[in-house]
Amino acid sequence: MNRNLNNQEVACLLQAIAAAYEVKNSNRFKIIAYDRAATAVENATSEVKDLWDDGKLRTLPGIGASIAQHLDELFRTGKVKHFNRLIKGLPPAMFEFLSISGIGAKTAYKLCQELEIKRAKTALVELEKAAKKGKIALLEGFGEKSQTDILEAILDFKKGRIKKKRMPLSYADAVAQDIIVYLKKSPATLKIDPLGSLKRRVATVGDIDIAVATKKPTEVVSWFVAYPKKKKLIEKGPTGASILLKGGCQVDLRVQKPEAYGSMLQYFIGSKHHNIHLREFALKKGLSLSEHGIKKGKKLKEYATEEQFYHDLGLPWIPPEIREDTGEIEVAQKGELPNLVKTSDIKGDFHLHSNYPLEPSHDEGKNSMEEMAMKAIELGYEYIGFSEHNPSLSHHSEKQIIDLVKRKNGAVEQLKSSCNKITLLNGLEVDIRPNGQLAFPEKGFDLLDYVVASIHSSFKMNKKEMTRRVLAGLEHPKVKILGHPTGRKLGQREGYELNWEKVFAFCKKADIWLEINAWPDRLDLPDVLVREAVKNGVKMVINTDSHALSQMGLMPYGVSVARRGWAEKSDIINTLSWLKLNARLKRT
DNA sequence: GCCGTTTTCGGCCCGACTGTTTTCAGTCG
Repeated sequence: MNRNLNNQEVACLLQAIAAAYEVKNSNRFKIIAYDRAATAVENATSEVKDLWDDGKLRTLPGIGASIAQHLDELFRTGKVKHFNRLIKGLPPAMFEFLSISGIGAKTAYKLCQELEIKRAKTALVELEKAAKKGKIALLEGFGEKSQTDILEAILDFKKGRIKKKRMPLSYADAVAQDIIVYLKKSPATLKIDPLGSLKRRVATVGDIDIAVATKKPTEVVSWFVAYPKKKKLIEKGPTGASILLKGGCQVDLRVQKPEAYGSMLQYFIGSKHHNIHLREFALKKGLSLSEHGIKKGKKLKEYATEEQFYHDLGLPWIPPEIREDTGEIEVAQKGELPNLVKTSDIKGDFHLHSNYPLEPSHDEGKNSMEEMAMKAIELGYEYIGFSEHNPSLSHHSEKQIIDLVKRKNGAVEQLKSSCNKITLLNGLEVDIRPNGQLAFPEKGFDLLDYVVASIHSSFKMNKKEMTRRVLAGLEHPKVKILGHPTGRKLGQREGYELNWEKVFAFCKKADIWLEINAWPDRLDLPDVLVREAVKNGVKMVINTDSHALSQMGLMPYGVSVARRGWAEKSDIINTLSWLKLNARLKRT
């Protein structure tokens, strides 16, 4: 076994152990414990192997003394004797079946035994064959229906292997918005809200869930399933319906009477872990929670609003963005919830690409500086900075580069004289080259108000090298912002790894701001690192990285990332007025 | 096996759905 297991692999192993215990009818809480440990690992914000390196395994909630010891053995020796003993005698094929929707540990084991399927490698093929031959329906406890269900689930799984993508939040927003507008046209619709990860503003969304409050549920459901962009009806019932859209994404609708709308919102906004924790919390007060409301004994109380629901648990309303069970319930209990930053707090944007011809090696913007300045005024900003990519090094001499920037400066000055409603800054987005040098001549820096330093090449360096490269780039006193700090592109690439402890320490000391890039494919810094930055007292700046006017309106996506990272107004530099910000722009 | 501002022992989230059942076990979100 490989000792350098990633989180997904460790989670998978723990899941298998849970399944093994389940088949052996062990203490059910032990099964739950392994199951929870698996989820904890899967959702961990750092690699578990790294945590082990630092002796911090136990900091993951759900990993206790026993499992930590097993994982220690795993990372040291590549195997866990106790696990091996446990799995010995169980057919390897059963663990393959666990990936099939509708098959749990018990069913997986039974299928292996009855159908004599043992080898993991051919397990799914054999199961599919058995189903097609009608062998499953003959087994005790199975029937025709479960046989076709299994067959369908196998086909789904095979499809899912090729394509099971979550969509970017911005795409989900657009789809949801269209449906919301449509649903509002029904006179039976009283209230309407997005649910799930869409409402919590997670960077990517699986299915789109929407709630409607109504006194005429069947009317709303019928209206919904007649949505013109529907491709296929998946299911329809008295409490909701699911449809598949032509674009391929699934939309679930849930309807509820207005009196119980609040508890339903709370339940379906999630997250699952937030809700589980909240139910445990309630249980200690003798209350039982569900999507229907709060039960005390046998008496159920319904809730029209989420605020009332949380209030009756003795908690303030918790913003959906932080309902991830990462301490929000404890903090809410103490009355110390953060006052999260809002889009209306934002007073400027430091990362804009105009079409000024700086002859860069990366892409230019589509609109003029003037157009962008007008748009910024419309957005109510006090200041913006133009930060086009640096002129390409390979195609220009040092003098040519400086001349280009001087000319742009002139253009900015001219614009300033005709536009006094907003402060205009002369920035530049400069590549940090693989050796850590900035891709801009030293003599040119005096011409700039600030630099956004970013990585745009050689993404594959290891953590140590990349950290050295980034820190070297940040050394320069003109650098104020580290642009899209992890380099991730959602659904395309993971981004590089950095030693964040070092980066945070450096940024804090030098008052360098980490960018939260609002571009929907980036959303970089990611929310979990925003949280770390906040804890470390590192300031951030939310920028749109706009290459066109319309993109300047994407700021809310950056703000939601900041909110998911528990950032308050004071953590975000571009909430400052120009007066206060001006003083901080100069490095000391 | 995990965990603790009512607990280091004694608890451990809730309800719906489904299929194959005569009262429920397994799975899911």
